[in-house]
Amino acid sequence: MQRNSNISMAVIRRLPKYFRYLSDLSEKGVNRISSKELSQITGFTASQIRQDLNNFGGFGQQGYGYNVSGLRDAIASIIGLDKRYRVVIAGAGNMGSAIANYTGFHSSGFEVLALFDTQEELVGKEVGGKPIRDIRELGTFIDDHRVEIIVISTPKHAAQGIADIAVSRGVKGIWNYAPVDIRVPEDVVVENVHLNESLFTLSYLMKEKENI
Amino acid sequence: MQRNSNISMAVIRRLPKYFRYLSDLSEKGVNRISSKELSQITGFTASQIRQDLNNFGGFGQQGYGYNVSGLRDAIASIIGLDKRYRVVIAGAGNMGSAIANYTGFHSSGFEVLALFDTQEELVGKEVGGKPIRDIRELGTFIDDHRVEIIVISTPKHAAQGIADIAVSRGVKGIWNYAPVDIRVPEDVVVENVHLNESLFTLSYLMKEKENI
DNA sequence: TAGATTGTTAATCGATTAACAATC
DNA sequence: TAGATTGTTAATCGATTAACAATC
Repeated sequence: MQRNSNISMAVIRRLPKYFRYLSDLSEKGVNRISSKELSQITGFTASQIRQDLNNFGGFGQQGYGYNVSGLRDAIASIIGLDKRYRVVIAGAGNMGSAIANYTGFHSSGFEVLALFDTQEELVGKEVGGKPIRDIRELGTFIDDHRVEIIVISTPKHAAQGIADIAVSRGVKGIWNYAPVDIRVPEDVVVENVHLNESLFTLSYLMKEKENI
Repeated sequence: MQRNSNISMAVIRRLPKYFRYLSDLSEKGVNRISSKELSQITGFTASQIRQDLNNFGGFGQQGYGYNVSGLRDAIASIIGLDKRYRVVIAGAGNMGSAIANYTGFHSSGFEVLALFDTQEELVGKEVGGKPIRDIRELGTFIDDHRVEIIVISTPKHAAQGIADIAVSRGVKGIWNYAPVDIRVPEDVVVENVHLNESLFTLSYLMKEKENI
């Protein structure tokens, strides 16, 4: 992945975690937290937490700590959760359907407009209240609705072709569930969800534990 | 996560990638590859590839490179893909069903025996040919079938309780889709799939690209 | 004010990359 | 043998942790 900023991927991948922990704390009614307390909750060191946050600004106050909801909102804004994104899903199989049905994404600002599939018998049906359309309509649909993100949950052989169409129509983000590396121009971001790799890592770690 | 070996997580998470690239190459009929060529395919440096592999043994041959299928099989064995695992899925919602329906896991040695849910109207049905059972039967089922891995695709409030039951019956691996940190004894491995965090990372990276 | 805790610089640690002798 | 490429040691780079002055 090409990066253009000085924020490291390690820090970036902790941001959603901070957001989650702070959201949980806020829901519990906690108003204030120190980096030391947050360290106990998250397992990150207090030092790392302060370093991470100070990449984006001075959100704390000496002698006091951080305001929980204030920090949560600041991180939400850094992540871009105050925006709305228009999303389509390519591949209306099991995984595509599960994503379409998941309401949590909608409440975070990700609006699924439609799914697309090659299978004739799926076209015209609905998943999670969203229509399944013919994959051949993908390009014009992206144009018409100014779609920003495409989820690729197709078989792997179809993934690059779908990505090429989407990118040519202006999609800027790809959430890729297919077990392939998708090649895109450098102004497009690909985030991979490789479930096989995750499961294999579990297998390795279990094997390692056994052998001790 | 607690680690007991000297292999770093960075290396471990690359193993499934090596396996995937080598499998693809083998399917294409490629017999032999050098670390330099593999570097071009994977994007890792040749030096890193050699370092990574030499954590586990000397699989190459000077002047020649690596035998593709031999290396693939060696890595499969390191990951533990030559084993079979008995798996159950807790939570037969969209994500649980998608996992149950995914045949790729079965062919890698992960055998889903059953799903479990609290919802009365789901119990007795099937998903991907696997029965959905009452969550109250989870403990005895794990005992009876010597289940090794549990997939947790329940709402987050239920995750820790399910994990506790599973661990008390001897489950050694948890593949966790719930957006919480699950606490387990140190002989149990938890591998998290936090889709929200992945999507939020995509959002951040898109926002970052925009602002350049 | 005194105590607490941040923001930030400096030190350490670990991972990646480079270099090269070994060897097929 | 000569050429190629590994395995492995050494150098570099980057991320994490420690320390502490600033300040609320």
